[in-house]
Amino acid sequence: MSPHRSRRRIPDATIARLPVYLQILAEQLEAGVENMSSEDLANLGGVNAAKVRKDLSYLGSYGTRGVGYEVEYLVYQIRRELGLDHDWNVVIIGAGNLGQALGGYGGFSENGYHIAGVFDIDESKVDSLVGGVRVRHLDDLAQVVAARSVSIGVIATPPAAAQDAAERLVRSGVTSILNFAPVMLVVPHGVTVRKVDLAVELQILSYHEQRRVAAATALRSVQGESGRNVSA
Amino acid sequence: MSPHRSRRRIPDATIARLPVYLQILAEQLEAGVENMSSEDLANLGGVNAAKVRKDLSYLGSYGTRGVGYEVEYLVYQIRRELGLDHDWNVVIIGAGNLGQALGGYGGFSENGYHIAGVFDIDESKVDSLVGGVRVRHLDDLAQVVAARSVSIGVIATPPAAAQDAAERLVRSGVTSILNFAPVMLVVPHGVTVRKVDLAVELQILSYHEQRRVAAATALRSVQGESGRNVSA
DNA sequence: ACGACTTTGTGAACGCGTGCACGAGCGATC
DNA sequence: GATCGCTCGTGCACGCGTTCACAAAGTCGT
Repeated sequence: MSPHRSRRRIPDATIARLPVYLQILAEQLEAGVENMSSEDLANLGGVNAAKVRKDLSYLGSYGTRGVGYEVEYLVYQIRRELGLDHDWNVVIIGAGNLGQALGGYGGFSENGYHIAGVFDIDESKVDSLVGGVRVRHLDDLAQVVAARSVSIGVIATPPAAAQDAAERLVRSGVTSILNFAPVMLVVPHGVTVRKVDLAVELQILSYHEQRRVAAATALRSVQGESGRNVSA
Repeated sequence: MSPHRSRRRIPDATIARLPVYLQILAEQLEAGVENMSSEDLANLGGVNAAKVRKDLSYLGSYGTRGVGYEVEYLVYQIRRELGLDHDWNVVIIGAGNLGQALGGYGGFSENGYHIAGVFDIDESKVDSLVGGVRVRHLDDLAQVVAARSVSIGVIATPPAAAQDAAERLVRSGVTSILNFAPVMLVVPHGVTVRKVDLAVELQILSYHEQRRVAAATALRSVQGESGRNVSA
């Protein structure tokens, strides 16, 4: 049997942190650091050391007690677990502002992601260049996905077009979607969707901001009220 | 006392869902829908109906039993809770690919967010136009933040410049930061940071993708192994 | 070779968020 | 105005993830 393949189911929360660890480890490796303890990693990653150890333990016992983790080997293991030991072809749907920014984003290829195509339904955008890639018509999607075995699609369309884009991706055989449009996509079981919504992020921030203001005015106002507990 | 101000501490998970509900409710309001049940909202939002009710109950009892929630009133309440009852000025640091896309992003102003300035440290980018806003030098940041009482900053710089950008924002008085750079920002207590990392999202997707492939090959291979439970 | 020190890996307790189940309340209907 | 049906609000149990605490296991110095 293969020596170490998904020994247990790794929690989603851990999966979400592995890329962060990887980023830090790769940086340190570049800087010539050979070993790191879980506490070093925790400090740089802004998390608890025990959490780091537990997270890494899901990959297997790759640390050395009394020493820490060998940076290079750990980088290798995390990359393997995340599927970064080979390249991925990615298609981008939507050649608007965001699509163009994504196309021109350099750090894309850094981890082995290649832009296999940028697509738009707007004829006027077809054939224009985005990040060195010629924009193709959305109708060509299936062909490109099949030809270059694309498995990840990025939706950077206006909200109204997102569901259609998702359906085209799924029909073409794409099983992982990164959705930047502020809509809930409906996809068949077995397709993974992650949503990144700028509006949501801003609104979460302004909630906290508004809360700070409210707390400040509460303090400034008459102190007649009973002691409300204002957490920092 | 003020009738309904932060009755309890609202869980972060709930806060993260409120913008989604708001989005859906605003859409339905536009479409002329006057009342919605928690189940309607749950279906459109892709969540559990009980969760919707519990989330909304943190805002107060704004539903009517037997009927549901009045869309317009609920929109008003959520917007108030999220601090969207007044406008927010936002600064963007970094006029590269992403900064430009954000500057040109229309849906920004939709919820009352105004771009008070785009800043860059690169002289060659200063004075260029991004989304109708003239790019200013980063040294002018403090002045703009003070003059227009900016409280939210967006970091769209290269990783190496992000920490410096954060420190300048904090020194200028900004207390909420949306960070697109793939680095952990170190900020003083009391400053809220949210990180959006494209690389992390892609890696989470490729993890699941890789897992699917592994499961498929496992099935295809010799069945000598004991029945491993492959969750769909 | 041995003891002191360091750091991992993990069992166990805790806390938070999710989902169920049901009582409470409101509108509609007769 | 009483009954019926629908939907909210919420107490409660469950499960997942975080954190603590500690034994196991390795290194380093003498």
